[in-house]
Amino acid sequence: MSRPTIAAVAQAAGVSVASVSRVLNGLPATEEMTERVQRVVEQLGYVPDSRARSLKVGRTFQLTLAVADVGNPVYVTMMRAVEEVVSAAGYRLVVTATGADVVDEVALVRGMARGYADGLLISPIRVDEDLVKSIRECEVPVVVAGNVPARAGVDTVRANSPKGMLLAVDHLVATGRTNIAFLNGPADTVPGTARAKGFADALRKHDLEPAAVAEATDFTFAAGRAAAPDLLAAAGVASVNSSGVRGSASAAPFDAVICANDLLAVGLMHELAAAELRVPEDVAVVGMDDSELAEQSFPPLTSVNLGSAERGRRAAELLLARIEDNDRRPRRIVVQPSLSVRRSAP
Amino acid sequence: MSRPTIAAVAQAAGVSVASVSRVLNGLPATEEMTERVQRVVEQLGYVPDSRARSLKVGRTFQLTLAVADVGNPVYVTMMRAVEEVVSAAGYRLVVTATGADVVDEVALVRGMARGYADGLLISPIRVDEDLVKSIRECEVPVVVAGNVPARAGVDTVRANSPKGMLLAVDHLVATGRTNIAFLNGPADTVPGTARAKGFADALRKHDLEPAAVAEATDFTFAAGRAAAPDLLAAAGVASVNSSGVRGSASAAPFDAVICANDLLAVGLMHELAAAELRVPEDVAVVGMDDSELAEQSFPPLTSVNLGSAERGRRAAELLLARIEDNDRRPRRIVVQPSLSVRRSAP
DNA sequence: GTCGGGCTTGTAAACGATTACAAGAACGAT
DNA sequence: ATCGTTCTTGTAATCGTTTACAAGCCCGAC
Repeated sequence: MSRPTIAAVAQAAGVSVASVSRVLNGLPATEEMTERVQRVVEQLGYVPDSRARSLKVGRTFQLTLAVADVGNPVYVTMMRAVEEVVSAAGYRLVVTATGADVVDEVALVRGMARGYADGLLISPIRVDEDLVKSIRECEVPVVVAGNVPARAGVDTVRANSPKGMLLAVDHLVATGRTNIAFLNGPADTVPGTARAKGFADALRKHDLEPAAVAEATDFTFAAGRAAAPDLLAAAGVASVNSSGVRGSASAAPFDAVICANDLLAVGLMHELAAAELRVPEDVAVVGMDDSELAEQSFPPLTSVNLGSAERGRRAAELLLARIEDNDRRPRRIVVQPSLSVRRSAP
Repeated sequence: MSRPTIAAVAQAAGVSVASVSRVLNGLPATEEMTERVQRVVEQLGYVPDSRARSLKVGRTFQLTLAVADVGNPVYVTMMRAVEEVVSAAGYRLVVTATGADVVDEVALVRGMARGYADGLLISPIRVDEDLVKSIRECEVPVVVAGNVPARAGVDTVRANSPKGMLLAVDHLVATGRTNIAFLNGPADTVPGTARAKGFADALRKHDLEPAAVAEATDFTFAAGRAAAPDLLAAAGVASVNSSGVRGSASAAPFDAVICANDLLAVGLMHELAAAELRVPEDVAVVGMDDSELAEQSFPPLTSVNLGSAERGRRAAELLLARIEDNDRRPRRIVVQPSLSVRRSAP
């Protein structure tokens, strides 16, 4: 026997389907009607079909969260925050991994027109004209956690990574590190460019030259390890190119490294250890994102907290608000960073 | 203007809605019809509404994956594997965190009757009669990644953690460690009991006594740190209680620890470092799950690979198969473990 | 020429809910 | 007693698809 429908309940209770629906949705009904319907519902184990309900009311009560990589702990943090807000509002969360590829993202945004979700929260790491266009034209509300041009016409919640970068450099300089290297992720990504610029600006503010810059192929642990030799090589060149009077007692070609995210930082630390460089004695390491991994790594990683949890929370709130009222003009929220100092750069 | 419906397409193309539907679903149609419909579809940007489609065909093409904690890297591994299988089959994945609470799990399983997903893949860490009952009665196919009684009548894919435990103990003994402690997660969970028993059996097989056993309050990093003092204290007692002739040169109360998962192991290693115990020189540490964290931790963690990726993959395949044909009798698959040897226990 | 069979296409009935509208009941005011 | 108002309940339309069934057409075989 199949699941009972609302008609079955109505028949068993000797009332109309409309009455059953009303009782179930808490619309006014007499005491007796309510009681009667509820007994039958209980008895038959009736559960309304959300497919049918979706079709009629035009809402699925599902929201989609699209991130590049579910293995990146920063997205775990964000996902937790989003899930909390979203489920409190009675929505389910569909989590999708887009990979780093912008065409997948575009396909996803276009696909939202199918109506399986009431809104989309996306955190794109590469942005092109196609993506902006598809976001602007998307049938359902979209909120971007990240940086996207204003002409996309959507709510955005982004981090202030230049400011975060400055916090990191300030801290390193204040603790006597002036020979600072930078391990970036792919420079053709949105966070990659933002962080590169932030690093350059922050160093300029302190009248410093970069000790070395390298670019990992991805924002992952493996890419961080793989890029470490590049960084060391780049430093070799840089130290020759600049001045010869670096008086560091250690053999390290730089005394600090800032990494574009925590995974890269942890990957790099492994390679530093392999090269017999001690963290933080020889090289201080600073990550970005302040994810759970920063706390778990050894030594615990000093990391720039770019407010992922808050970004997730606020993005989710914006999305819910926009679903209620799509006529509000787009808001662009910037979340301020802070620095979590741990042992890798005390 | 709102989204075009199939009726709008039919009208614009001068054909019937049935024809449009047929073309879209690849049913036989003449060359001309196909071409004509597709042009109009293109032109109007028509996208079929999956809500309506779901209602009619009784499928949502969504699958739910329920895990206890999205922050646990073992679930990330599993999720990746599941996602791969599922999306290749044209399904979307809804990821839900149940927390460690069994009542949430029961509510989730019951809620599946609403029909927002075509199947459920659940990895419960606590199991009670209610959960078994709700699984057995669930309207949609369920596959359990983990251990659940056969009377639940569902496909299961589980790890062989006793065997895994034995691999760990064998390795430790083979490398000269005989004073082995065990850091478990909560003993009232399914993996907790299985691992406790596995540990006891494995030691018995080698005629060894446990050097210490402690139980963390949760399968998390923080709980691992918090439980470390208990473990050290327990070892103190244990070493007095057994024999005084342990000839270890180090001050460590045990020369190896097996942890019920990687997060606990990493948490413990932090505390061991704080207690000035070196890993692996003074204490070898073995984790379980062989998640990404094992590779990322420092020193890299020797870990029992319980086949999370394979479990995820096979569970997803079983679920898809059962959706196609719900009359197959339940299968119970056991995935065999292996040991990934890294520096924490070389 | 007619008939039957195979294709293609259209009409209309589902799917299972919500909800606009109408009808009936109850009740107080005149 | 009658009328109007308010409240409750039922009937039926609707959401946007898919699909069973029927009808129309073309073509070859008798």
